[in-house]
Amino acid sequence: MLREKGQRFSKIRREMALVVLEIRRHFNADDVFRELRRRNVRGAHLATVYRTLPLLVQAGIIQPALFSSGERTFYETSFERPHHDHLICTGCGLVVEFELEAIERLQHDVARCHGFELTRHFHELLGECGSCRSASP
Amino acid sequence: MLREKGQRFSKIRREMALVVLEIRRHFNADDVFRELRRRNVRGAHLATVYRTLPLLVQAGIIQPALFSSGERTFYETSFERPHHDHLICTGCGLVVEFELEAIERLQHDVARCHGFELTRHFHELLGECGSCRSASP
DNA sequence: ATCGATGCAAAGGGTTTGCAAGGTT
DNA sequence: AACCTTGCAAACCCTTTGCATCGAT
Repeated sequence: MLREKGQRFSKIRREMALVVLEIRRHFNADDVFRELRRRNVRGAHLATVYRTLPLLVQAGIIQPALFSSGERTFYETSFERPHHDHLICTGCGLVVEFELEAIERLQHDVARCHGFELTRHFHELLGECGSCRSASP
Repeated sequence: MLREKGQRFSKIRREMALVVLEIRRHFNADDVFRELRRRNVRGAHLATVYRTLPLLVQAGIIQPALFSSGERTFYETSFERPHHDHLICTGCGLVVEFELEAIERLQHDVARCHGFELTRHFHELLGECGSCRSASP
């Protein structure tokens, strides 16, 4: 695999990379840990998962996500995926990804306005999805 | 004070409300706790602060903020303040508040597009401010 | 007098760390 | 062989909770 950003390449890291690349949803450390066990990666340890996740971020394979969802640190795959933000249903937890060029442009405008050079942004819209709205008046 | 949303009104709560209304910056539970001690509010306890913060949110006096900043739960005063989002310098931690009607409108458009009814949003722009940029090439 | 709020201490849960043992280069 | 990773367990930190007491209505 393509992840020599200065780190060594162990079996566990390989397995973790495979796992996160295959996960479609957003995940946290424990999700990865449980998936590793399910695959019988012998003795994969939760501490190792915690130690490796930041490396995968650095390598550009995953990125943090879903900040508004409270405590847990969530990630999503970033490798070969276009940029997007999230629309989250507060009723059922449904996550929809969206991307709007116009918003991106305005964000840069705002930053420039204040003398900032924009590097990242977190943008999450919370609301109620159609199904939840029709379910509860 | 104007905070009878169904809760009782104790001395500690009164003091806490005063503190958070006077704080200008973003703050966490411990900031409030230390400020209470500084003011010699006798024996104000950290557990009480943790218990009271959600009540102040419910009462519309404060609101959670700065989600991308990692672990700690931060708040800011919301009482009689217009809506705004944050532009944060990753170099020095400077926080600038901004508000752009156009972005707000686009957010609602996006939500509606996907059948969502928008209730809240988190929008944080991260970058480097002017001083930090000139300090480090 | 009743019911909720507080102090205290202890538990809780996710995350991090020190160290010895095992892998990678 | 040198150095990095891992497993393990213990430490950490912020936050929450149980319980007896104190305070508000």
